[in-house]
Amino acid sequence: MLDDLKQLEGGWPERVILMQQNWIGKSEGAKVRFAVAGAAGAGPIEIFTTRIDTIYGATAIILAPAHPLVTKLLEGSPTRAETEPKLAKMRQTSVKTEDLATMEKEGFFTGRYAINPFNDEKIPIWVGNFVLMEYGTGAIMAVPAHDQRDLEFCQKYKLPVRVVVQPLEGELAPDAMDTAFDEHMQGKLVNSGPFNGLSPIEAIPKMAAFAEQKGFGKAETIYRLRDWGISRQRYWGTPIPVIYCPKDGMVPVSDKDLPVLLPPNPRLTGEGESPLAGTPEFVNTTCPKCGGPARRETDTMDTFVDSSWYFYRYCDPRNDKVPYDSAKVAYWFPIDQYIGGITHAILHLLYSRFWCKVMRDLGLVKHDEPIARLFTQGMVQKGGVAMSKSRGNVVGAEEMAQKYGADTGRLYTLFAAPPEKDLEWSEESIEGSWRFLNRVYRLIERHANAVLAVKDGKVDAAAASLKERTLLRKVHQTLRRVTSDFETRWHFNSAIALIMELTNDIYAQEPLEQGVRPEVRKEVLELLTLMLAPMTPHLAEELWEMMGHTEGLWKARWPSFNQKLAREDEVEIPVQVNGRVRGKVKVPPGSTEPEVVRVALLLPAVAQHINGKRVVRQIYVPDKMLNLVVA
RNA sequence: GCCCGGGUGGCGGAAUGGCAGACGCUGAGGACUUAAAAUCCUCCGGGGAUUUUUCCUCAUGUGGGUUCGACUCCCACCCCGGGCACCA
Repeated sequence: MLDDLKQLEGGWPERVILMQQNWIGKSEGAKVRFAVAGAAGAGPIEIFTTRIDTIYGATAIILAPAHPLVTKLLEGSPTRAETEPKLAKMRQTSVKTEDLATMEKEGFFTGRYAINPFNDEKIPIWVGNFVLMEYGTGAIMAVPAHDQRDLEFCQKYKLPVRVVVQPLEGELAPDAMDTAFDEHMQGKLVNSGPFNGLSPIEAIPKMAAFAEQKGFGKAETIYRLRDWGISRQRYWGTPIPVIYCPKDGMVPVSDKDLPVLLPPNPRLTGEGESPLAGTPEFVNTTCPKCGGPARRETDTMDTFVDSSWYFYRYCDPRNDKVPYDSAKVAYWFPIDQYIGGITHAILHLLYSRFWCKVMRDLGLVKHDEPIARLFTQGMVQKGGVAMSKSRGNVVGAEEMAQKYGADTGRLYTLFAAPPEKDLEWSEESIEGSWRFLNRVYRLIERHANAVLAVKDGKVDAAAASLKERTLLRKVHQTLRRVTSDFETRWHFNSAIALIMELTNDIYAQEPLEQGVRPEVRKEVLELLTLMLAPMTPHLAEELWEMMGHTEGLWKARWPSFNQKLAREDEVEIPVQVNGRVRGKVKVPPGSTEPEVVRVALLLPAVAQHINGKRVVRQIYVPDKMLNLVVA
């Protein structure tokens, strides 16, 4: 899963890839076994370290309170009487993950010693609250000179500090350290027997190999990622198709009896075991093997199981034989574009990737990754609280639909922020979207009859009046830019801004009855409606019908813009002198540099700023910009 | 501590090295109305000059750099948000 993240680069947001990388948490290091001195039956203790090169500097072994060896070590220990209560307290204190980082380091000496296999040194075995049973082996070697946490712990409990890596410049004083020296890229090993003089980078593989050769350790890679326990004590979930028989043990439900369905009338008490356990007609069954009485598994699967592969079914939703036809999935997959909240960055999207690997290994799918491109859209917030499935609607959708209609809500969410950004809901701003849609409605309502009367929709552009040309140009320019905002950039907010601008421009040309033929009005208003349709489908459908269409707009294709009509008669080019705008000239598009310069020099403001100085350079970006550099 | 984002008017935001502030919200003034709602029109970053017109100047977190030209690219710093976190 880690390696295949590379396949997602470019298609997935970088931060999601990084979050998954961190979550998987690959860590390369070594495991080393320390024998326990004198205690029969206890040990050895296996520790995990990424810095085996510092092992000569280990001055203690520290175990997690939950480590299984702790109890054994304490048995018959001289200090048992005082340490056992401490252990009990440590095990009892439930530590919140958030507090871990700031929590005071606590520990106690077990009274036992371990033998460092590298130098046969006897070092004390401690128990420390900062060592986690869930990570690595639940036991560490404390190297105070080269690990900040170990340094703090050892200084607190007066354990010795021994420097085993000296920096290339300066020398560390073990008794006066307040910051551990943990740079592994630089330094030379000291006090490390045969490994003296090596750099940590050289020493790490050598010392791991040495440990393996001597049989007390080896290089190993561990992961932070934990097992996924998929069972839940819930009703809503997929039943786990397993039967427990007193004679045959755990037996899978036979294929012909799949799927196992949830009982329709569960007793939901909110107490005790899974709701299914309280439903005898579900629980009691017969063993598929021996036919004798047996019980069903009553836990259900985590809903993440379903969300990890539901999308395959979309390729073949009516298949009643198998979940999907492989050929269909092979055709459609991987998913070209997946859209979801950033909240799914690790759980759902990691499980889905995992599930895909399992299916691939079972031969059920052919691809390595289920989702080629991922877009994480922002969340709607109100007062900093995100609107989501788990938190609920912070904005009343019903209420809003009642007041403004669903289309206004859609338009507003798209308009107020770019799609990848979180959006702070504003009751005031939504009014603007509502007003805009009303403006569009009134406009089309006003011209509906004229448009309806148009028989032949063909627009004769050559015969267009000035007013008509202005309108046609604007609408095709808008269409060109909206198309690009939709297709290549997903900038719905700026696309809407363009459509608003177009609407404003059409209003500015009112009354259209004067000088704008009905077929031109039809063209302009239909394109306006088509552009709005993806965002306000209900309204657009109604407007479409008002303009005489009997077939639904949803069947219409996205229009293509007319290059010729979109072209400007003249372009306004800012004229800069030394990079500052001093005037503007209007020229036909495609004018040559000398032509533009000639007109530009006629501008009084430009002439004034040149003021006798020599133009040493001129930069002309066709139809965009002219910059005259004077010295 | 490590790793990512992001800082533009009163607010949401626009500007893919080429006129900073499009579009919208808020606010102010006006038209229509007996009145209100709705609608329509005008203005709306700071400072300065100016009689209207208009012009100059500063301004995209701060300071440098690259460039004819920087919100945009590069370097350093500050602040905010997010992810992971005694991970050995």
